[in-house]
Amino acid sequence: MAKTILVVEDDKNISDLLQMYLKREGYEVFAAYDGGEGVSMFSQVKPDLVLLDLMLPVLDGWGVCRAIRQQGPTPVIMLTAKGELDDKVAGLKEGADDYITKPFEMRELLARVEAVLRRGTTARQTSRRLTFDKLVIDMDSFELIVDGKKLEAPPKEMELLYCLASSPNRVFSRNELLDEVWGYEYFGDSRTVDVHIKRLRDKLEGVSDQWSLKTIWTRGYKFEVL
Amino acid sequence: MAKTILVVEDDKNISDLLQMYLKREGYEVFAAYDGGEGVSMFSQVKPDLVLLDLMLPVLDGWGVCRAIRQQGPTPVIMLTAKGELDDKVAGLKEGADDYITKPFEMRELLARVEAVLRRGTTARQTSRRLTFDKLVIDMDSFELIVDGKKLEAPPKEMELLYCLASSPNRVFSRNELLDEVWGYEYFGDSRTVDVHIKRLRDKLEGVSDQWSLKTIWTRGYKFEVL
DNA sequence: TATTCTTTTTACAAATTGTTCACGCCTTGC
DNA sequence: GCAAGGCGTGAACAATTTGTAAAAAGAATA
Repeated sequence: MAKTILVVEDDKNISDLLQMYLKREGYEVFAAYDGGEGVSMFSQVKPDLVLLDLMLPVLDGWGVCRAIRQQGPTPVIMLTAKGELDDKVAGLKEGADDYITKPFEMRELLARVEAVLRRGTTARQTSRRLTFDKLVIDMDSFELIVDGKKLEAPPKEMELLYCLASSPNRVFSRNELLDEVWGYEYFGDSRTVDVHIKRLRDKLEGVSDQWSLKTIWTRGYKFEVL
Repeated sequence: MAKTILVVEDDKNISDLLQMYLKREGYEVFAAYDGGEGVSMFSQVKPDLVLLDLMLPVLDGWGVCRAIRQQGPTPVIMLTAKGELDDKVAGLKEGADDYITKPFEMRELLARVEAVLRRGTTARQTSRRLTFDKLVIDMDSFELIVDGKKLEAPPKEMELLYCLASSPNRVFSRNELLDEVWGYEYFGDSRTVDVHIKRLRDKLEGVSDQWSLKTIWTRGYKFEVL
């Protein structure tokens, strides 16, 4: 699964350049062009990493960083201009995981991105989060973000969806799903799965054409990704 | 690079528990189950920090501490049982950087571990303060500032809120909260958590729409930040 | 020791979810 | 095209979980 990165940078040239290089590395990239947009996009996208310019309109980098920190342990790399060198310490205190001064070399930046992301998956807890087009399944905060909107879903639905989406395109039989989600000692009607699938479909209907919950006749269900 | 910690503790239950929590925080953990093993493992592993029980077979905590001190400036945190309170001063003189009395709360221990590691050698002082919209949780002065007004809250409520707010949006099960706030040796009814949550909600009701204490059905609670 | 504050337990009401059932439509094989 | 079984769907029920108040127990304080 591709890692997602949010770039918060008001200079369109720099932003475009970053986006291009990051995409070339295989990351999925989102961009915001001021602090406020950065914060709101963060909570919608839940990226794995944030690249954050310090000088921003509306809300500066510190404010954004603080807001992000308040929403979880997502790593942040600060982009600071030369003159702002003194702010380094402050930036790190606000919770940034690393910083890099502009003008930076792409190679250098990409190395740090990779380093922080690697640290993020090892040292910190394994984040139980899956991201698809217009869909975030986050089992840590136990929420579903559909097309940017937070959505509540009962435990069984969450776990069922998480299970299916953990192995995209793989078909799960009803009994497999009962084992994985309900537990191996469950002995109820396997049609129960159908009902939960139906409720998930209602919630996820027409959100994206990139993925869907498909029925495989006499076999089970799968989370299909194109 | 993950920091390494050596746990010298003869009670396997406590040792296992410590190992689990420390690993979850991203540390690399080694364990020794008596004083002699502790010393030899220390020189083999050269950990960044040692958690050292005072009462140990073969060679007691003081002896181990002395031996460690002779090999370098590695910080040591002593684990002392209640009855050994008087030994605290002696322990610190032997070169321990901090001590904590059993039964301790995981949260407290982890805070001290982090503090000692950050300082490199000396103990103390991590600012235990969290700030959100119209809410300050200050565990140093032990006060809650809600919408600019100081508010009194009993210890358990403070710690519960602090625990939840330390990892915003993360869902904590009742048992997790009992472990972290009440301590690992607490065996009361987990519904106790509910009552404290209720009292916190009464205090924090309608203060801000930026955050709230949310219930996740069959899962637990979380401090949600938008 | 008495008093006050905090914490835990208990009991009941309220809310939410999981499951089953029923009915009708759909797919498949003959 | 028909029969048989699989699937979608809506509604109802039951079981479990949680909110809440109040009493009991325990700690801290004067």
